[in-house]
Amino acid sequence: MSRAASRRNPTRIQRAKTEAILGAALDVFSAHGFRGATLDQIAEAAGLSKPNLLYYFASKEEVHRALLERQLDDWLEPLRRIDPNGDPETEIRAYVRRKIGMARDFPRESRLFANEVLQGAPHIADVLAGPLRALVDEKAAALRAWAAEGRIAPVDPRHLIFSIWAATQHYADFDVQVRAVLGGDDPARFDEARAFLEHLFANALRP
Amino acid sequence: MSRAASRRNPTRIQRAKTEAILGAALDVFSAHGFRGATLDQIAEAAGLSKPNLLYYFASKEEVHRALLERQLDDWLEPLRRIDPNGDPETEIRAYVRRKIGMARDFPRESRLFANEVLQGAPHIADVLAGPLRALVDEKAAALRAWAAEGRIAPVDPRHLIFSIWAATQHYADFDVQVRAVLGGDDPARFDEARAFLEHLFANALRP
DNA sequence: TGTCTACTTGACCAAGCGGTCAAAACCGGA
DNA sequence: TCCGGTTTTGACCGCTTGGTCAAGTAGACA
Repeated sequence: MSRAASRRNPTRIQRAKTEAILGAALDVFSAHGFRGATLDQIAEAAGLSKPNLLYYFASKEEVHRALLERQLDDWLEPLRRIDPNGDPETEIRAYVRRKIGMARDFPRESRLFANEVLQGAPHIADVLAGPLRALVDEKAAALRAWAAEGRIAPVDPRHLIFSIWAATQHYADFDVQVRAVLGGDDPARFDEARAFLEHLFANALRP
Repeated sequence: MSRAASRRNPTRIQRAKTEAILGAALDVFSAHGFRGATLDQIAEAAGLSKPNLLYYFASKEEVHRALLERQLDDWLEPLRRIDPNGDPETEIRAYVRRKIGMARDFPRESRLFANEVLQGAPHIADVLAGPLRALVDEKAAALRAWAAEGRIAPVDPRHLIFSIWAATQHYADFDVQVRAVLGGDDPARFDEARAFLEHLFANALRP
């Protein structure tokens, strides 16, 4: 068996190397997109040679696929944590906080998915139409129930979710633009954004 | 003079060809990003040969630059049209409508800029820090004046503008995801989005 | 009609790219 | 110490890509 990645019991070396590769790949893919990234860049960032990288992953696509797969669950976790039994305003404020926190702490992950979706999501189309859609539908039902009980304003819950995604991820995906407009890169922008967005969504949703 | 693009009085042919090239470039660059686009794709879409394309534009970068430049004014027009002397809620609702309309009618332009900014805005960094920032500052001052007069809630106007950008452009830039989640591509999604976003921003800003 | 210029093209080039391969180096266990 | 498998690498390949160039074709205008 020559292809390390397909082993059942990876050795310590294999785990360390694949980890290094995926870490480097996150850097490179998020910064340049799939097409713009090169195996040489990833290999160098990971501290090994290109053939060596290809010993662990069969192809560039394979690295990309593995990376997206590994990040997906973490990426959707904030939405998953919305509690249908919680207080609507508290839950939505907390969701906004979690998302703006991810934009601050995991901008590379955000840009990785932004690049992928912008290019038409060629590698995760099935995820969008499957698990993602199911999760959104589930949470949308909860929001609709809140609306039916008169606990939030009667808005389209799916567009509400889109807005929260868009407004929060904006601070990661379009960071250069945000910094250019604000002038400088004072990290306080994330707190300002959090305050504004909490206000925006809480106020708009009060019944 | 061999380089057509640098002529002062472009002939009919020159105008038609450069127009065709920029139109094709908008298609290709918006779909694949700068790095992902190829001159052959653009040339074929424009209906001419690659060397012929390079007769009109000196390089791939030059095509991209000209394209961005030509689109920039139109792209910022909706923001420019916010009237400091108008009624706050009316103005903001109208701005949201204009922006969601652009996402519906000019998704390629939106994705062109999204790609550029996502890659770190290497070709328009000066525009962001210059004209864009100036325009935002100008409109932010108007919004701040409204807030001082108690006509809208006292929010950070720049983050308000970011939110409107993000929430509206989302429907162009992440269209695949939106369609996957909503299921199908019913154009009614733009009307739903417009209704939701008008509600969102109008309600949140009422003093 | 001829002539000058604008336009167009096929053939070509060098660099960069993803990927292959055979051989070498490494390493744990007997 | 030798042995078998794992890991690493330099050299290489074929393809794509941005860009060049010399030679040709087509228009404008006298």
